Amino acid sequence: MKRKQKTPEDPGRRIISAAAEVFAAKGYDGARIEEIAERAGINKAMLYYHVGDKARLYAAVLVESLDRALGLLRQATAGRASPSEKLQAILDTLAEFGTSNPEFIPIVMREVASGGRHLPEEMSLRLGAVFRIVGDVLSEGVAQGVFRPTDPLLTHVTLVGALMYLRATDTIRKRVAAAAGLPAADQTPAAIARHVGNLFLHGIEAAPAGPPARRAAATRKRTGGSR
Amino acid sequence: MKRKQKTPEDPGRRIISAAAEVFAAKGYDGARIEEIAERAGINKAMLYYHVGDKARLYAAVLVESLDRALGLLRQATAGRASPSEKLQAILDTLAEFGTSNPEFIPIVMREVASGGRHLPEEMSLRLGAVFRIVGDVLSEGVAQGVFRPTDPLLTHVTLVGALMYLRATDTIRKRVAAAAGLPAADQTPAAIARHVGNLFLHGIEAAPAGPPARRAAATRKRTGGSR
DNA sequence: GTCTATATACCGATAGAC
DNA sequence: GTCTATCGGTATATAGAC
Repeated sequence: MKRKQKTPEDPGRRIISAAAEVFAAKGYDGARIEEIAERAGINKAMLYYHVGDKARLYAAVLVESLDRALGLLRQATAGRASPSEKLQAILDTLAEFGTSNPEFIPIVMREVASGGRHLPEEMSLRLGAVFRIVGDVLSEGVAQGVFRPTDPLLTHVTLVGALMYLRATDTIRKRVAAAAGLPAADQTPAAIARHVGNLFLHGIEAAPAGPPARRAAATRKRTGGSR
Repeated sequence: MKRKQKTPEDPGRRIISAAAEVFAAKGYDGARIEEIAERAGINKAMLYYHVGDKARLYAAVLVESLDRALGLLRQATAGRASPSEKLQAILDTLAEFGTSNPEFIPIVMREVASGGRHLPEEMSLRLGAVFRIVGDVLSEGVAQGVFRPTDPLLTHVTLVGALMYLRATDTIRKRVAAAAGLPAADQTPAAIARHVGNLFLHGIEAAPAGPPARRAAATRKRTGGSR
């Protein structure tokens, strides 16, 4: 399916969008400029005319994606009251963003794997901003006594990393499960976000015997996926 | 530190080892055969003589790494008694393995990001074996009533993913922290494994102070796993 | 088994006509 | 602004001398 059609959208956006797809699928080195141009429905030379380098194009993709995610994260935490709710909202938002922007997580994962080889300077501040959002929720929870004190930076990375990893392994999980004869759960983004939230909020250890607290995770029932 | 010296080690191992380093740093497409050969201290043509393709070389790296990790994981769970201890042992082992084999995690992360693009068939069974180790510990814990029941495959991926992601972001974490004026914790592998284990076992929520059970639990559950 | 030299192909980037 | 043609560099892989 080649959408060579002249959509009225401006070339800049189409290029960024096409580049994101290809960079996500093939990585920086594996991505070919020509394929990006084709997917954007323009000529290769035109791509160089609009954006400069391959490096600049890649940087533009990163910045554009993260800025959108950042906006959604701010929005998600703004409306909620308790730190727990905010944390879950962050996970929901991230899972949803990763689904409607399938190129985002693979690009981030590759960047992490390479130790930030192609990461432009301007990204550090944005990543710091993401951390501040999550970090604020964590320290707010600790201040209110509802969260145990942990290293906020590590916890933030653990939480976000777990979620992204979980979504990124979607394809591989099914393949491995099929080959090894395991039951492969077909998980929606919302279900994955709930899984991570549940796991990290309450832990996996059973509550010490006393008032038996039955959690939602035990009963895997789909009760109206809100949002 | 270039070890161009003629170590008596057989060429096959040196090639695999050098290839792992370069694949980890540059990815499959970014890795150049010549650089691998140089690092192995041999000629480029000799590399093709010993191993065949670039693809075959990559597959050999994956299989060799995962087999070693698999052996260590089996060993780690064999000696422990309780499921919680086994789980922590798995995390410790993985963190340690990721440190003494710095190429392992980046390669896995890139593979995950690409949806297993270069993943050879033989890997699926091995990944299934890894899951079985972790999955067995989880279901054992559930059977004993010390773990809450969760989806074992998702929980396994969450656990392993969080740990690997945490280790993989080591470089980036410091960079972002420096640029954004955040405190950058310089974490040892053991500390990271403990952080994940702690978070994962007990959750982030503070233990309810006393008797008041905040969650209204209706059903009384049979405690003490049968059998 | 080891190396030099080379075939072949591709990719990023630009020149220049329109 | 848009395209064709092409340059220059480099990658994988092999042929073939030693």
